[in-house]
Amino acid sequence: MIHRLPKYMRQLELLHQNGVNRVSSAELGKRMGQTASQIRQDFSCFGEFGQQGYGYNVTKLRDEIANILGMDRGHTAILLGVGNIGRALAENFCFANCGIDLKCAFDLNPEKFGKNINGIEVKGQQELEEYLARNPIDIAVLCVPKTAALSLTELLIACGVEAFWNFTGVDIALGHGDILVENISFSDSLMALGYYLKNLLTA
Amino acid sequence: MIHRLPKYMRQLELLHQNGVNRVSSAELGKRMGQTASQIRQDFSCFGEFGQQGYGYNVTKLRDEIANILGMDRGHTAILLGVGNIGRALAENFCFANCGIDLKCAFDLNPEKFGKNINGIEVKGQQELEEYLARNPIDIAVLCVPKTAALSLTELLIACGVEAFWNFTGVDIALGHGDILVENISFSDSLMALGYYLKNLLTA
DNA sequence: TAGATTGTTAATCGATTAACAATC
DNA sequence: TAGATTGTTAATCGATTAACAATC
Repeated sequence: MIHRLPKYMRQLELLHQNGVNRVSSAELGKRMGQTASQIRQDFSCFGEFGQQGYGYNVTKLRDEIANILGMDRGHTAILLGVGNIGRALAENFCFANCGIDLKCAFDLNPEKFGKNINGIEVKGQQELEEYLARNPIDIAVLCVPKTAALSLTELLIACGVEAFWNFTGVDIALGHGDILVENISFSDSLMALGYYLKNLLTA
Repeated sequence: MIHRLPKYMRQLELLHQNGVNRVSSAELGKRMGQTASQIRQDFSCFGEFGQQGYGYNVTKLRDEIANILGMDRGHTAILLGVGNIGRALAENFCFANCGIDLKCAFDLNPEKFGKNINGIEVKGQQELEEYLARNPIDIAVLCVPKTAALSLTELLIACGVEAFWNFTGVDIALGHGDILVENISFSDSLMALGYYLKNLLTA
């Protein structure tokens, strides 16, 4: 269910930008392709944000969800591995929009040390432990090659990192019951699309 | 459930590389953090791939799953939008490993026309309709800005594209009931991690 | 044959949907 | 007040897990 919260956020922000002040669960459901029931059920897990006969105030609801998502917490992150995808994230992705403060990046390649990507400094990986000892970090963004994924994860756990945004395609959560992991696996997603093409359209 | 199939593939490939020939649902479940029951249930949807008292032959099962995922179909794809993420995909991501044949890319910026990224030619977007009329394409990889997402999707649908690998963060599926969409939304995923940090660790 | 392990049926669990009293 | 719409309880649906006969 949690994965629907960001979608609600996005839709509410859109409504707000279009000058809409209030929305009912029925309207929101229609826009998002869900039942009104599910929307009310989802929100009621966290509180009573609506009003009978009126619906929900768009900005109020958006702010409540932002709060639920911890966007005001100032969670901090570091980026591990400034390869193609790591660089694309640092250059292009707005961590601040998700309420995350990306502090710096680490890489093994000395040619990249000291470089500045969109305001993010690239440090040498040998500085990692010392850095984490001084600067507590909430989230590690893993963009290293598969071969480095597991050992780096263990090092980061040992340094106190508890949450991982994992682009490596390796199942780092296994055997580490107490960490939080969100996986972005391009190949899993694309393979699923291949499945749909073969099995849903030929039907 | 379909989203577990690529993970099975990956795990079986790993076992194969380690020289393992057979695996039971219990072993596989232990490795992947699932019940043996679920694994047997999943596979039995598609056929009888195991043998009582023995388990599953690793390579046979892997090949069966590859087949289910349509990896031998030679599905074709084009990439729309050669910005940061589009370039990272073209340069770095192995479409062939997912059984997808990436044919070429399209962009609006004339400076990019004719460029070759990892063997992928960048064409001008004005050539898109003509290209699709001559070359039927299964999958559109959408890496364009949010503002272009919806209109481009409609153009592509009109040109006969039925499957979308969607990196835009826009819900393109709404109102187009008959297309297949796999979304990769960085911000949705990162926001979910923010939620976990706030709500699961403080508990 | 005895042991192991499947495929499948039945039981359980959780998530979605429907219904409706409460109330703005 | 009448109409609209919430929050919540109950019903339904689907997915996961447990159990076990079949059989390699």
